[in-house]
Order: sequence, then C-alpha cells, then structure tokens
Amino acid sequence: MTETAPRPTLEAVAARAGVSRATVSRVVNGGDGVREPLVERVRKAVEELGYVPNQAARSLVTRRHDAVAVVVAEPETRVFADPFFALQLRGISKELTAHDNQLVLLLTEGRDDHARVGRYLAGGHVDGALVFSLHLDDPLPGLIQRAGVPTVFGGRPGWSGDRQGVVYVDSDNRGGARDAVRHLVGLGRSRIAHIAGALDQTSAVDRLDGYRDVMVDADPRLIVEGDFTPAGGERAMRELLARCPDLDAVFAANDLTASGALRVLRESGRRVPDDVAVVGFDDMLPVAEQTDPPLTTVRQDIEEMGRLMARLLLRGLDRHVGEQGIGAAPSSVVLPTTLVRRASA
Amino acid sequence: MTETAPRPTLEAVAARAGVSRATVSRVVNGGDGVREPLVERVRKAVEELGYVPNQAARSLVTRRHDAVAVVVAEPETRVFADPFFALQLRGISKELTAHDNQLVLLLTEGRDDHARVGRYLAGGHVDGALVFSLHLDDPLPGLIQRAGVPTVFGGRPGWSGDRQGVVYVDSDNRGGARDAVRHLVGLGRSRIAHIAGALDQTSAVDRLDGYRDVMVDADPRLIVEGDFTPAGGERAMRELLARCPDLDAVFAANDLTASGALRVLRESGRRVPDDVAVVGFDDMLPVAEQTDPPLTTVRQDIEEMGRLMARLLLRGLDRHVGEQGIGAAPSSVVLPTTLVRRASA
DNA sequence: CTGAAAGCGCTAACAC
DNA sequence: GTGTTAGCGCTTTCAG
Repeated sequence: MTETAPRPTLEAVAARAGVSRATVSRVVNGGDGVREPLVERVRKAVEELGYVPNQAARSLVTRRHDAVAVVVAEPETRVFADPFFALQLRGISKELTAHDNQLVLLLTEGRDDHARVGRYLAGGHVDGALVFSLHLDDPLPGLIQRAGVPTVFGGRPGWSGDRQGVVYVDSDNRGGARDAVRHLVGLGRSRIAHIAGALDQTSAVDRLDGYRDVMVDADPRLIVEGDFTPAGGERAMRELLARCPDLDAVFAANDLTASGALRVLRESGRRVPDDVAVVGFDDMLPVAEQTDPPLTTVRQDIEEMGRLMARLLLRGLDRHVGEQGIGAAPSSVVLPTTLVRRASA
Repeated sequence: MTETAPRPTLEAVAARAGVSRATVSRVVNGGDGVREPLVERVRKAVEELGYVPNQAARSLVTRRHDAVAVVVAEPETRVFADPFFALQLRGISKELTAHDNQLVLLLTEGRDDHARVGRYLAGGHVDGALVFSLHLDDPLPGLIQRAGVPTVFGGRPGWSGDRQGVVYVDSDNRGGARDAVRHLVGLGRSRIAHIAGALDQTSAVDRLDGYRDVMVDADPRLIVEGDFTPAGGERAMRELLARCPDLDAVFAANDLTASGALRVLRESGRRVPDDVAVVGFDDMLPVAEQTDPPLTTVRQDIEEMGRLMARLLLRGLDRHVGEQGIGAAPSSVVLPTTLVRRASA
C-alpha cells in the first residue's frame, strides 16, 4: 500500500519560484496575464516539486468541481448485466472526459442507499447529476431536487405531476414501437402479440402505447407484461403460447426479452420467422446479432443518448456560471429510432 | 434542470440555534459532549434550514474524503461487456457503502486518459484507489505511486522489479488451472489443449503455468493464445482443430473463451464432452450455465475479491489515521478456487 | 503585470 | 460543556 507523502502547496511553489502565491495560481490556471520569464520560473518550480493543486481548497472558493455524478437507480445492480447501461455510460464518459469533467458513478443497491446518494449530491461533491432508469415510484428525483443539483434524466421520468424544468433525453419509444408493429403487419401478420417491459418504467409504457396505436383493438390476451430480461421473456412467451396458440408474431419490449421468447418458440417447435415473426427493441448488438435467427429490431443509438445527456448537463452548467445565460436553458430531447431488418421478421 | 439555490452554512445554523459554530459542528459530527437540550436545538435548526455540510470545506481540514476511486485500466471499455468487472465492482460497492465511503469510478479509454487519472488521484479527491486489470506495460501503477495514494490492486500486478509494499487480491489462478487439467486427466483424456488468455496479464500467465504444471511435456501445438473473449475462443479453437484434430479435451482460460470454443466444436461436428471435454475458468453464471452443454469450470468468488479489496484498502486507511498503526500493514491475499462440475467435462 | 490580503466553510485546539 | 480562535490551500479583488 503506497505510502502517502505530504504534498507541496502553492505557498511552497511560490517560495521556490520567488513569486507570490497569486502569481503561481495564475500560472497554474492558464497563465494569462503573467510575463513569460515568470511563467517559466513558476512552471519549473511546479515541476520540481511535483505540485498538484488541492481540489478541495480550490472547490471551496470556486464552487466548481468539474465532476458529474451518474446515478443508477437500478436495485440489485442489474446495471452491468445489461449492455444498455454500459453503452450509455460510455457515451457519457466520453463526453465528460472531452470537457475535462470527472465521472462519479453512484450505485444504489436498495432503499437505504437513497439517503446516502442524497447526502452525496447535496454535499456539493459534484456540479451536476445524470440520473437513470427511474421507476414510477422512485424517491430519487425528489431527493435530487431537494439537493438542488442540476440534473438531466435518462429516459422520460414518469411522475404524475410533471414538474417544471425537468430535462431528459429519451428515445422515441412509441414511434419505434409503431414502426415495429407496422412492419409485422406489412408482413401479413395479424395475430401480433406484445411482451411488454416492466410497466413501472415509461419506456415500457410508451412501447406498449405504440403497439396499441397500430393494433387498435388488439385481443387483450395478446399482451403480457415482462421485465426486460431473457427470463421474463421466456415466461411471457410460454404464457402467450398457452393463451393464444394461433399467434403469428411477437413484438418484444427489448432484445433481451426477445431472446428469451425465441428460445421458448424454438422449444415449442415453432419456426421463426415462418410460423412466428419476432421483433425486438434496442438493437443491442451482442444480443440481436447472436440470436438464432438474428433479430429484427428497433435501433436506438444508446451511446449517443449518453453523450447527449452529458452535453445538455454541461451546457446547463456553463449557462449557470454565465449568469442569466446567453443561451436558453437546455430542454429535453427525444431521439429517433430506426428499424433494422434481420432474419427474425 | 433543477436550479441551484445557495446552501446554508454552519454559521447560519449556529445563528439560528443560538450557539457557536463549534457546537453545531459537534452535533453534526455525532454530537458527543454536547448536552441534550442544545443537541435538540441544533438538530432543529439543521432541519429547518436544510443544512448539509460542505464536503470541500470539511475535506480541506480533515484531509479525509470518504471516497475511494476504482480505476479500470481496460482500454475501449470492454469493462461492461465482461460480467467479471460487474461482479467485482459490486463487491467493492457493497463494502464501501457499508463503511460509508463513496465509490468513484474512473474509466480510462486510452493513453490520453492516464494523465487525467493521475491528476485526479494526486488532486486529493479520494482517500485511496482500487486498481484493476493491469497489463504488463501499463504506466498506471507508476502514475499512482507518484500520486501517493494508498492503493490495492485487483489481480497480481506483473511488473518485473517487484516493488515494496504492493498489496493485491488475486485468485489462485495457477492452482485452479492445475485442478482443471487434473480433472481432465482423471477423465482419461490425454490430448489436452489449452486456450490461454491475453498473456500480458498475470492471470493468463498463471493459468498457463498451471496447465504446464500438469502437462509437463505437452505438445506445444496444443497451446494457443486467446484474449479472454468468445471471438478469441472461436479463433483459437479453429486453429487448434486444424493443428491437432486428435485433441480430446480443452482447458480454456475463461468461460467466455470456452463458450466460443464450444461453438466451434459443435460446428465441426464434435460432441462435447464425448469427443472433446471442455473446462472453463471463472464460473461466470450467466455464461457457464447457459452454454450447451453447461460448462464445467473453475469457480472464483469474484464478488468476494472485490469486497476484500475494499476491505484491505479501508483497513489500510484506518491504520494511516491511527498513526504508526496498531495492526500490521495489510498484505496481499490469494483466494482459493473450486472446480464446479457440469456437463462439459 | 504582480503582490497583499481577505475570505470560501469547516474542524480542532485551546480557553473559559 | 461550550465558545473563541486559528488555520486547511486556494482564488480573487484590490492596490501598487
């Protein structure tokens, strides 16, 4: 365990360079308005002493941290099992890094963690927060609002009383779902089932709504709620097959769900797409391309969503420092989706 | 985007409660040595004002952050694709949370990021670091050492000149590999191939060494280097099959690799385990149980490794504050592995 | 262009 | 027990 040596301070650098603390500070922060010879001397001293500014001290006065929290409200860390988060995080990470901001990942495993997260955000460790995967009854948004931290949400939050000034980035879930179902209809299918996602999330609700937009008076038995997991897809598919053995297509709420459905369909002796056509959602490559047959699905650019979330937040922060702001407050964005045809439908 | 209101300070709370800042500070930090009526008054003021301590100010004087960085040196964020990290992170997260420490995840996507990470660590944002997935030539350990942050490594670091006081947590990769190969030998197999991991990582080298321990004079053509991915496993398996069509067993460096190998074996018409027995490493449930046939593999308790890393680090930090330390400096730990028999061997 | 001085919000001795 | 007083290391007016 590396031992921790006492770090040199601004003071020390100033002494060594024979200048004042103020001058060192200026040089360290870009060196504008300091004459070249001095800049040189200070740089040298910094180098020799291995000086690194103490961020706590700096933040205390600037009220800036150049760090952004990413809060993942997924209980039981399904987080990493699901490539979805990975991609989104990656987009976020890239954008933040490009703007020299640090990503601080806050995982919440359960109820108890909420308080801790609230404390952390309110404690002024970060300049803003990116929040994900909210469920309808989640206490997190309230906590965050109280913490008074600028926030951008991933996915449309589903509170009833839509609060002012909430910014989010979402996919056009409803439109994408419509495209998927229309595609199945275009294939001549008529008994089109839907395996929904967990309906306490807006993405699941929106996709279901899109399905209903097209299948205006669908047989209610053709709709089963899943949970966005392969296991849930299997369960739902079994249920559907039992209820409606005559179904000829399935629109699954995401690719993971579709992969489970595919497995059950195969077990039951159905051929895909001949007997039953299947469409997923997400176009999660590792999943959609590996299934048998490869999955026709609705693509959303997940990494871009992440990047965009970060960008909106940072823009909002800049606006903050720039007083009443030249630019308008950032507003929510809904990204388009595209249907990707493979072999399953 | 939630607007940020000015937060009340200790001073404000003190004024409202009619006490000194010191008293408020005491109450906020546990309230020892303050008489009940005052504690009550202060609590009330804190509540009413919605006071939350400013961490930057606190850290400036205590030199404590109650935050630990997790540095993942995996280029190109393979991080999330691999359940391995997920589990380890989870263990870490649990342990840190239990000790009221915040996890700060630092992703490094490439060379450029190293400097940024170094700066972050040296900047005194965190009390310690947990570092993963080092490759032999990684500049990160050097940076970290220079940053002077107490660190625990995940997996034995592979530097030539073994530095003093390096603490790591690792699995008994060599022993586990021996068990795996011995199991295959016990099954009566003699042409046992090995698909190694990326040999710039000690885990891959150790597993290869374990294989060699048992197969003392193995046909060198039976050994191929992979890269811990399914695609690498496929490639390697094809190569092996071309070189040694008579092989009757494969020990793969991890389950992901094994899954790729399995696919190729099936393609080639070999039955597993009848024609070729296969053993993996990791016992990554989502992988090992889903393969066809389910994988016999060497289990390592990955989550526990994560938990242990965090525990060692925190223990070290406590020792630090407790001066010369009552307990000894924490030392490295190597966890045992166990063979899990399923259908593939 | 450079330096002196005043804090940022908090904790920790040290008095009372 | 409680209050007073110094700073922690840095940025930022404000003089010069």
